[in-house]
Amino acid sequence: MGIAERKNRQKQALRERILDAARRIVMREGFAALSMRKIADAIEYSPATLYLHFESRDEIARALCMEGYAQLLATFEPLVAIADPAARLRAIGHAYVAFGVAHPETYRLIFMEDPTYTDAALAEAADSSDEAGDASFRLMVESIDALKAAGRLPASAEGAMWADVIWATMHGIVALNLTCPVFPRAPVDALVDVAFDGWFGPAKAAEADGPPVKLAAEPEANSATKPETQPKRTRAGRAPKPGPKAETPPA
Amino acid sequence: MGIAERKNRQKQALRERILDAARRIVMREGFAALSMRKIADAIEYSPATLYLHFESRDEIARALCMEGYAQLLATFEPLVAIADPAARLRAIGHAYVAFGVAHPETYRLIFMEDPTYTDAALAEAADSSDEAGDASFRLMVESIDALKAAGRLPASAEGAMWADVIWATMHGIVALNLTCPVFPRAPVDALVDVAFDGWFGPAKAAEADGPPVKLAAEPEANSATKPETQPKRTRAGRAPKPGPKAETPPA
DNA sequence: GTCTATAATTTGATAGAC
DNA sequence: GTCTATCAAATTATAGAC
Repeated sequence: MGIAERKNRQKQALRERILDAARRIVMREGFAALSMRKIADAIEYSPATLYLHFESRDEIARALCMEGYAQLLATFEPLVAIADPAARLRAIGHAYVAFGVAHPETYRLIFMEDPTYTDAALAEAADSSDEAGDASFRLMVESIDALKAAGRLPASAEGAMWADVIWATMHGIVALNLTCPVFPRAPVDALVDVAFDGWFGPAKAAEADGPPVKLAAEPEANSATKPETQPKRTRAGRAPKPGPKAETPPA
Repeated sequence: MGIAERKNRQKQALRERILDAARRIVMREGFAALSMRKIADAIEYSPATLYLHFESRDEIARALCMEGYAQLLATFEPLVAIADPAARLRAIGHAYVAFGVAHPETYRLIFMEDPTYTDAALAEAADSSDEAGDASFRLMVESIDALKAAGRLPASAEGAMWADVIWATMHGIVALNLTCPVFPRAPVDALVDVAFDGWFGPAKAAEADGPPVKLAAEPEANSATKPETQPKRTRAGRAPKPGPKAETPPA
């Protein structure tokens, strides 16, 4: 059955090329500028061919969301090694915000565009591996429970509620960074630290879990700068020309 | 000059009708569904007439943003009466989230759609009155400074940074509520309280400013329910029919 | 599998008659 | 001031030839 397999590989390969092209368009011009024609042009196929691999533009968008979300989760993976739960949570927060700032249009597509897209991204993570997706949420809740056990967080609220609050805060920092020109007045990383400092004290050792651990400065995430100018969001009809670049090349 | 004035009034009146119709469309079908034709149909004028009052669809959108933002700020006004700064801040947070949950599409238009829209909304507030807009931000910063003076908030961070963090958290709660199907796992008001409890202790009296003051339960904001189904966001071409209603009628 | 051609819409905005 | 008529795109998606 070598022939069938080769055909399958080729089909997969084209699928990847389609997604690659789509990803590039979204990153450079924003999701609103993503059209089947543009993708087709980019990969030098006819628009009709795309429909052999994807049912619709929406399905392509959902695939991009799943990819992007997986990429975000991958960012958290090294952070499980951080022993102190407070430092771990803080590092997750920094990584989350760094991702959003580094990939504004991708982030927007996943979390700010359409509920069904967000759903698709989250569902994939919960489905496929049981590991990546759920594990990262569990990582948060476990960190939170550890903090409560250590008396560094009020035990009154559920762990899941704390997870939601922390998520909302990180999302708010990223989202306002993307849509509000006057935000933030300070580097985003500083805001993250203010939030966490307020919740469970300034970054320093825990005293319940083990020996004091210095807060690991987040690995690669030091993007304190605002993203490049963002593409103007448009609809149909008389459309302005594609905006300037944004978002660093594929990771 | 009575005639000129009457004409002016008529012109203003039509302008208002246009905005009213636009607002209703946005609330019911989302901003993506707002088109000049639909507005024209709704007020029973021709599309061309709209351009006598507004330069473009964008200008209408910006006008809606300014209106909506003013409405949001108006929500804060009664809260200046709350003496305890912690309770005041908390009430502002609840009011903000309540507004976002009650007017999802309006909120989305102002804060989640296009940076230039957000800009327009914020600029209006800063321009026109020097009171409404800036005052509400000052109200936050002053509350924060009072808290720091009372030792209930770490003095390490700038007041403006705290304002940004609180804003981001409230925005994150509203925004995730609009885009993430699995959020929140608890009522939004509970999340707001968890955040504030974590920052400056559970809702109760302050001990530096004056006699103990009970936290005033937020006035009208008890909207813990999720907004109605949201309209599917679309573009041009083969469009699905308008979605179900959302957002309660004009306030 | 792939392409050509095109259907079926929808859009924002304007010219020019009245 | 207002309308009719229309321009000039741009879209998703499909039918059918090859």
